Amino acid sequence: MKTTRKTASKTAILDLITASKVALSQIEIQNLTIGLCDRVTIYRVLDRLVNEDLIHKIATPDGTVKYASCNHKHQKNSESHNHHNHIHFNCTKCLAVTCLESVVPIFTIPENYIVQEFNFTITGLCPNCK
Amino acid sequence: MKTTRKTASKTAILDLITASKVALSQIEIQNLTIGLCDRVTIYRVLDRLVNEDLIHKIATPDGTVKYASCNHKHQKNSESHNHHNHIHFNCTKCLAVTCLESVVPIFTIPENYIVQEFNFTITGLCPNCK
DNA sequence: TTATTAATGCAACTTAATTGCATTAAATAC
DNA sequence: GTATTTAATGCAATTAAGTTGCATTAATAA
Repeated sequence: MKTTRKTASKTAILDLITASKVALSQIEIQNLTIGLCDRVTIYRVLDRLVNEDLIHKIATPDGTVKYASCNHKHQKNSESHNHHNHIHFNCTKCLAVTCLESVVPIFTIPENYIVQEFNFTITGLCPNCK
Repeated sequence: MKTTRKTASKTAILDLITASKVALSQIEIQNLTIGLCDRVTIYRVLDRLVNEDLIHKIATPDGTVKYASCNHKHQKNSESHNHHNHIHFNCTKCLAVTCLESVVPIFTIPENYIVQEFNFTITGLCPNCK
């Protein structure tokens, strides 16, 4: 099993995503970390962070890929976890993607399907832009 | 106001998407319509079909863009409409994206947001692949 | 049947993401 | 602290996805 190492790029990118209130794309991260590392490294660090479940990947309805931390406390244990099953809001004006943490959608799917995770994105205008 | 014309490419692509049980990507459509028209025309026809609300665009969680018909009858009027507000299922094995027409998610969002549409994708294993 | 202009084909271009490989530097063992 | 292992990086090149400009074609209305 491959081990994973703590590097300057990884730490900086994770910190950036964690601190951000909105989901960030690779290019946005690149522009916010000029001089830190190569373009390709950002892609690779993002892949690693997703694999380690420290961040997650969100695709907006137009196909743009963004990354967010979405760190919520679970009820059962106090451990901070990254869980994917909540709604994201995609503002059509400012293009920001944010988590709607408190919104829990209710739905039932046919029993012959196996759910691994879900990705719900609502498109519209955020409070700042409406 | 621009008028829209009925062309061979448009008809064939719409028919293909309508007949398909799964959502199709541009490249899949290209491979299914060899000799029909140019690569670029497919992009342009898809844009037009989306604008005319005859098909809609779905982004899978990994950022792949697909197109589907999802034609359901509305209760109020018998007119066949393309409505976007239902759940899609994305199988991680066969990669097929299908509509879960009967599943209507229930959720409430904070009132200071304006909802334009939503895009819900559930990832997992479809009945064929589980 | 002609006139208008939407739609197309083709080439070129932009943008996003991936791959190979030599080099660098974390983590571990000594 | 030093040596060893190999994950991580930088750089160049490549692949893939989507867009744009423009001349030509053909769908629609006059």
